[in-house]
Amino acid sequence: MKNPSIPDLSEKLAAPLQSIASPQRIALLLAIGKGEACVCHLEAALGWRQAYISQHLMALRKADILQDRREGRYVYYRLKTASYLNLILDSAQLSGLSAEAVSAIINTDAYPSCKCPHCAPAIISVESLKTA
Amino acid sequence: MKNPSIPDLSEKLAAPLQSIASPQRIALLLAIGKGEACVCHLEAALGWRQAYISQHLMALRKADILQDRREGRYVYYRLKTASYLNLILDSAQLSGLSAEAVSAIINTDAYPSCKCPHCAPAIISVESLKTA
DNA sequence: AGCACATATTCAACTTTTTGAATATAACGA
DNA sequence: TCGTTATATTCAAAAAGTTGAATATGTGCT
Repeated sequence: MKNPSIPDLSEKLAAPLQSIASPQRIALLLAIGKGEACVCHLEAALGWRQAYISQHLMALRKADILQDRREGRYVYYRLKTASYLNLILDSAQLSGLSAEAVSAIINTDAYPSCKCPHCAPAIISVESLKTA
Repeated sequence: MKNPSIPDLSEKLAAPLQSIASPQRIALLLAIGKGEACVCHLEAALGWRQAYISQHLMALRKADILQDRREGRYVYYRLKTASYLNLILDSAQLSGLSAEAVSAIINTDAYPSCKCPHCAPAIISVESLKTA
């Protein structure tokens, strides 16, 4: 096709946007960020049910946005390309949020040790020590 | 709110993406581009029914993306900010399309004289002259 | 005023997406 | 092998978005 029409092009152009255009998917992408995260970490970070998270992760995997890697019982997810984060940062500007505010919340650790209660139960809060 | 949670932020971040994440909306944004376009022009450019176009334009107006200006019987639409085009260009990259291919199709005229049959019926094709 | 054209709106049918509940699979340890 | 933990999948109900048909409004012309 030498001269694709606008409707032709738009079809392809919309695909990436449609894949991530939902608060849930964006939340997942931010929580995973430039690093890697297991499902249990996402569970703690977002406060959602496990099955719910898995469903959205599955959708993002099918859209070829996420990549998964199994390590023992845990499955770690990461972005195939960080470009999607740029899309989100662009969107931040349009929603009146500063890129900084968003950047601050993006997970940046390459291999974060998961901090959710299940992954790292050894961490004891200062509060609990005081009462002891 | 000092420390907005990821789900809180995501809600706002998703809004601009959701507003434009459909082939139809993208097509309209490309056809309007950095310039201005009347509905009849869009009708000719995209080959859709008038009512259908108006519906999508209405949605984009409600999402605060488009601005309209009446001039006689015609209504001209333009983007409130060109930033949405950047979002589309970013998306182009992710869908494997070159930014150039997309740029080439974006309307850039500040005030294009609409070329659709209704707006500029005075233009006579070379073909029709030959047979005369 | 009456007609013609440009655009907008409403409403219902249809389609897609999202969400919740239940259940399945996979890996590890006892 | 059995129980437990981590994650995935399936299915149906609910919600949201899309589309088409009909109709309304607004403007200029005669």
